[in-house]
Amino acid sequence: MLFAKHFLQKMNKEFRKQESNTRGDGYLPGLAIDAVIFGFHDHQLKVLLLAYKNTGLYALPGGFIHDDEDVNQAARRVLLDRTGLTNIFLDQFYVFGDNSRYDPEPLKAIMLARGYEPPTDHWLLKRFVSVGYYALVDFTKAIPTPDAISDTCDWYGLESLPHLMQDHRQIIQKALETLQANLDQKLIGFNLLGDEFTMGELQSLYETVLNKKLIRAAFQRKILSLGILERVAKKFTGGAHKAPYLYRFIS
Amino acid sequence: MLFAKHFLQKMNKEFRKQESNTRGDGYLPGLAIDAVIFGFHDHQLKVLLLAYKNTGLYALPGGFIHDDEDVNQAARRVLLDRTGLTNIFLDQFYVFGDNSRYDPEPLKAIMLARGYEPPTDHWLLKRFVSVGYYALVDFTKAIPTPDAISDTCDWYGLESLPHLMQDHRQIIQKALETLQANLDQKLIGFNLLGDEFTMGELQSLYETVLNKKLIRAAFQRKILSLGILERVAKKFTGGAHKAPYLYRFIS
DNA sequence: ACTTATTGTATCATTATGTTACAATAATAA
DNA sequence: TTATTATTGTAACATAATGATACAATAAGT
Repeated sequence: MLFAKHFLQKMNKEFRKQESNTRGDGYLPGLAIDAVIFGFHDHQLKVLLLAYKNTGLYALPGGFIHDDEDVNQAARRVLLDRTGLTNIFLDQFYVFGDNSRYDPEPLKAIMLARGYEPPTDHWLLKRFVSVGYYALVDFTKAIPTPDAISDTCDWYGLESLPHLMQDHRQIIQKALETLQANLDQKLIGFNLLGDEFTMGELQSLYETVLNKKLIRAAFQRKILSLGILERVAKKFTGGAHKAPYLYRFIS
Repeated sequence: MLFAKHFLQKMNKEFRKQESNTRGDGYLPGLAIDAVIFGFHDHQLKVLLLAYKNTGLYALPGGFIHDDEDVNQAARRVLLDRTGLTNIFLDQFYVFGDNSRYDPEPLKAIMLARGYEPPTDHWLLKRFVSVGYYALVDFTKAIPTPDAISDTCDWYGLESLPHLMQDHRQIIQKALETLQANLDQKLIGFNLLGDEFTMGELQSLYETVLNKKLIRAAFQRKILSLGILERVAKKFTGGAHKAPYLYRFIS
């Protein structure tokens, strides 16, 4: 609890720095990061969203890049700050750089709501190009943590997203398409599950991501033939049926 | 000829604008585009490279983004300026944003060689993040055209690249990996050929890109089964053998 | 007219995937 | 204790995709 308080104070301080520093010294100008952080729970794909204070706006976790920081590293920092996780699958998927995205109003509203009146040439009100990242995390391990300017940080099912700021809904859509395209080739699905899982859970994950039914026998045969799973033990679920095996992803 | 001269003067004017405008007004700060433009000729994959004046440096075609321009549109502009082509396959593949890329020396050398001594805080000497694009063009239709600060613009085989500026070789490598990964799924290979081509040419292209031999009968059967090719006419090549059919890509 | 190299396609072999079936079994109910 | 139930793991067969081989067709050179 004390830790959390310290953390929030630190976060708040970070934004105050960005806010009062009207020229944006110490940050790469005009470049931001947006992270689509996927989790899997209750047979649903979820994404982590922030609710911004006093504005009724929802947004993807994001941030800016320190002027001596790798862009990829900045994305890892955002991921760590919002979930507490490191060593997570994280990859770029698209740069959102249309001029039509430019809209200073949301951030202006947020700053005004904080009691700060920014000059019109404030760096945060200029045009930003955003690098989109997607991350796959273990839903049970992530600790959703709001940033300085948001009230809440929580999971939302892809089917029931709230109204999102700017083009964040399209960003999520494009991230989902990337995930679907890469699921088979790169074998990244396991990042959405815990260390141990049943074949049924894995199939449910695949069906959810790809949004289509898969044939149980063929799925199991295919996955096992890849030689990337290790059978661990039986799982006694409490269901009125044979207990499934637990598997672990190897190599 | 007159047209080419006009064009070069216009190009030169553009760079003079970027050079003398030490704050970079009118451009997005710290963001650039690098384009890996692939062509296919003589059973080889080639990329378009610029040789920079007086420096012995070779580099990928690139450019900056006007402050009211879409990033993707800026990439199309670069592609048009270097090849004269529009309506070309062009896609983002990666953002190169490591801090270790930062090296103002090459551009400084270029400006000095032009007889211009930039101030140390000149915008072109600051850190840049680069959005990588790859394009697939018809080798015979492209007209390689140098920009204001380069002597030549020419095709170089992937196996015999000259010494490249900064991390441009890694950028080409990553572009090639993206092309290989997308060749089958997105059916983009046809963009590297002319309007009409033989099955042998198409197979040679696939073998070159994927860097492996393919089985002729299986390749032909597979490609034809996709229903994306239309048989046009016979091609009388002058070879001492049966004349192959010409195909055209449809839909 | 004969030779040569290449093309288009047929045929069979092998591998991968779709489909059905069934024994094994953990929890529940009788 | 024993039957019931739902689910799992895998075998078995059917169908589809791909690999491998063969061969007739044929432009152009000899």
